Amino acid sequence: MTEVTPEGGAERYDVAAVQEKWLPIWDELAPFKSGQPGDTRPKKYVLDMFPYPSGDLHMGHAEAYAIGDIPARYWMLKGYDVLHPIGWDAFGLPAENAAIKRGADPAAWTYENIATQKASMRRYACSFDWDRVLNTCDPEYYHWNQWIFLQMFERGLAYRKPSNVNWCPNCQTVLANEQVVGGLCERCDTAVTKKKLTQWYFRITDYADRLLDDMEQLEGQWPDKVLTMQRNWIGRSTGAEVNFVVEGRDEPITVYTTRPDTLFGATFFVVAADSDLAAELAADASPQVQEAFDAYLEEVKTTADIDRLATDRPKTGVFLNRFAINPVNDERLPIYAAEYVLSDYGTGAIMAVPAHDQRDLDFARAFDLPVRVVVATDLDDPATSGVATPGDGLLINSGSLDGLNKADAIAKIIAELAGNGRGKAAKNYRLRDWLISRQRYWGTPIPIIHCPDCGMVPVPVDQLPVKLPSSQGLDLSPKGTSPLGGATDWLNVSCPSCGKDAQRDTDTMDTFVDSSWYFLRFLSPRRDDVAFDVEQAKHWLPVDQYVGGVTHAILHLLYARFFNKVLFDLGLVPVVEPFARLLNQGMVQMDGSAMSKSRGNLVRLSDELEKHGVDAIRLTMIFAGPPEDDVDWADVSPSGSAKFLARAWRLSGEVTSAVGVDFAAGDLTLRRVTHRVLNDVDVAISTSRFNVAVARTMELVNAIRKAVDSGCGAADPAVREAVEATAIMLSMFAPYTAEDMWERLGHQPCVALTSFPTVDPALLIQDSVICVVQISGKVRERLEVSPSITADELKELVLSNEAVQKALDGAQIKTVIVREPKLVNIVPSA
RNA sequence: GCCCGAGUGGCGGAAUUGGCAGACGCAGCGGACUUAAAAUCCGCGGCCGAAAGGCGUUGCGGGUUCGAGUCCCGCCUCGGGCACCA
Repeated sequence: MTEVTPEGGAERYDVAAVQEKWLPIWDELAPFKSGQPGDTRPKKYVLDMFPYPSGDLHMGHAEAYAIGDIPARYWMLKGYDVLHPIGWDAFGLPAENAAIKRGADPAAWTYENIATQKASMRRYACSFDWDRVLNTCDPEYYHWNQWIFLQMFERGLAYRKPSNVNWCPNCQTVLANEQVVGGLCERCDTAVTKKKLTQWYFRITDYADRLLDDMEQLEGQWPDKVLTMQRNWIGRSTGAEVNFVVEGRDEPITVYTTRPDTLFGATFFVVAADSDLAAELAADASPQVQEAFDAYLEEVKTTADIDRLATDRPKTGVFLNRFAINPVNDERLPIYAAEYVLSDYGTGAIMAVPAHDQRDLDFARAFDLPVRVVVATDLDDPATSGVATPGDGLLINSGSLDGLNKADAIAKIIAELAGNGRGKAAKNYRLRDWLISRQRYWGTPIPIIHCPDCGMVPVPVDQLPVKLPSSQGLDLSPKGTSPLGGATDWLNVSCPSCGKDAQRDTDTMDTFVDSSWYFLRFLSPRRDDVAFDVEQAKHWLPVDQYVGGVTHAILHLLYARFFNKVLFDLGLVPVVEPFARLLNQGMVQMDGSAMSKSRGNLVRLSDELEKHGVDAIRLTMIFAGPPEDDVDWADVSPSGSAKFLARAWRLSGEVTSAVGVDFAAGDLTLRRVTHRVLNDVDVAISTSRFNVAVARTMELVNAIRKAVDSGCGAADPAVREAVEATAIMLSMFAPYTAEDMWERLGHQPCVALTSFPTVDPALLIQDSVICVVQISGKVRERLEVSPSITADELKELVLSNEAVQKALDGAQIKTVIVREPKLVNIVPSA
């Protein structure tokens, strides 16, 4: 594997041979088993977001897993028992689509891809504990999806309701709010429409406050961006609910408002056009109103969501010829139905205050409704300017509120409304309950049986898992109802409660259910009696470092946090937040844009690995920049990485001192570099500045080359110390090279199981430092001084320096700033 | 429209609390070795200058400071998130 050139020059580093050599040895040694009995080391749990088996691994995987491997290997070197698992997020539409397109069995297609990815993943040499692998499409896994579902069902956290849901006409299935991106289906970019359907939901809104408030714990540990996105998504607002009596209706209508202080400024009332309330109000009015309303509703319904997104859309609506009574002044407010009020936010009805809300003002101007200012500002009158004044000011035209500012008025009016039973303080959320049922085949069956007599009956837990029927003979093509409905033998069962003929629920769960708790299953993946071992959870949680793409900033991370809280309430997990630290790696691009076949800028990972080797690709990904930044493959140099690795590797063959030689006797200059680099790498890794860690390691390699060629020589113990340190540090980025170096240095495998060398603080202290002398902030001179020099000594030394005197040119000195030992700034008087 | 984040050489990027801007690498240029090339090793790399030396410089304009890539104010550009949420 090592060849010596004919002239006896530099050895050639045979990348392919080194990879082929170590792979079977590592398989044999299985160095990364975690949680072995009797292991007393402290724990760390490093988690990479698991892949979806869509084909072979791609460049994005290469970056993500190279990054995730660093903290795992770092903590191993630092003496921790590290849990670093991997598995496959294996349910989902692509398997089904492949089945429809090519007639493949979704299960066979999925397991084939998993086998391919698994083989690639092994070659990629991440420090995974291969004993813990799981696939979410295994019945042994989704069994526990069903179990958790039933726990939630029992507690009212899983429920079915009819609602206007997001519908993707292409995927022919419903979508959660989180899966609609800008009015388009997250998966296929088809414009999403609405459909009235009865669907399964998880009551995530029950946890809205905790999901929001517990983020305080994550401050500084998660990217701010992700925290902000989650906060916006939950969208908590505070205000009041106010009851309006409606003429000709027994029950008052409640509205939600964040501005109860502007109640005296309400001049009309609006209900969501697509709400039941609007339909009822129209029906109880005249036939003419009913007709106008029906026509309007039809128009609204045919407008796709994507068109409703335009903010400058003109306001439309229809007058219902009904009136609501303002509880604070008994004024009659005309009621309109309009699409700009949403049926699923608040109560689907609003009081309209056109002077202080732009949307209400736009509507008032379109329908020629009065505008009454109740908050005095120094801005133009909204009635004439067309610009609402939403800001603070003193209340006017508002009875008992006159003269108060916004905050005081809100407090006072809420107290008054609460006193006479006409309203109360209230909170509202943008977050909606999580729609989890899907009308597709390749997912977890919902463990519910529908009985004509007993209604919804949970499948008894001892009969779990409800296994998916074979896809053989099923029509998997999207048709708006679940393919499982066609599996007659599977579908028809007897009711667990009364024994009569009944049918299974035919929907399957959103695959985000699978990934919401996989980090728990990794703790005891082979247990067949529980979802996960509670004692193991106590030991391993929380996840110390979670690594994954920012694409999951809302969806997966919100859902997983929700699941964790539910399981916390069940007493099964010990922590409120599952992921203590989060790192979002960037994406891999080519020529400034995301790689894709259609763009023709796809770089195949397998080609790159073939050309440059695993280590060079990993190193390139890491060295390209900070882990959270995107990597443009056009800007980086895998061959440069390969060159560096070969340079480091060659050094391991040049060391002539023996294993165990006393480093203390080594060359001081090189030893100082070694220890400074070890120290810097340590700090850089623990602050996730992996690219800097690589740069420092390169500096060490350069220093060793110099020491061997023109310094202390290859036999000096300091050279062995430095090359060993290089191998150990490289094991985090380039495991094959590091392992081979380690062996050439005379050690047994595995370098990953050694420990990070201890930094000698004495070697971090220089025996002289360069002091910069500035005059008015400009560098004029550099002096070599002792690091322990005092301020007075330094000042005197500098001022008596000939070059400094010359530069000063006799100028009067105003002040001298001394920052010993590195800087002196002389300020001459002007 | 609202809310974040970022602008540093030809390129990717580095720079504790404000203290030598450009670490490390890529591409480029020059040299050594070689019959030659590859590989390897060494050096250069903002501008003027042969050199000594001088000048300039972190998107733009101001400010604070002995001193600003870093802090404050106002712009410009790019990227991301949200988008009728009452």
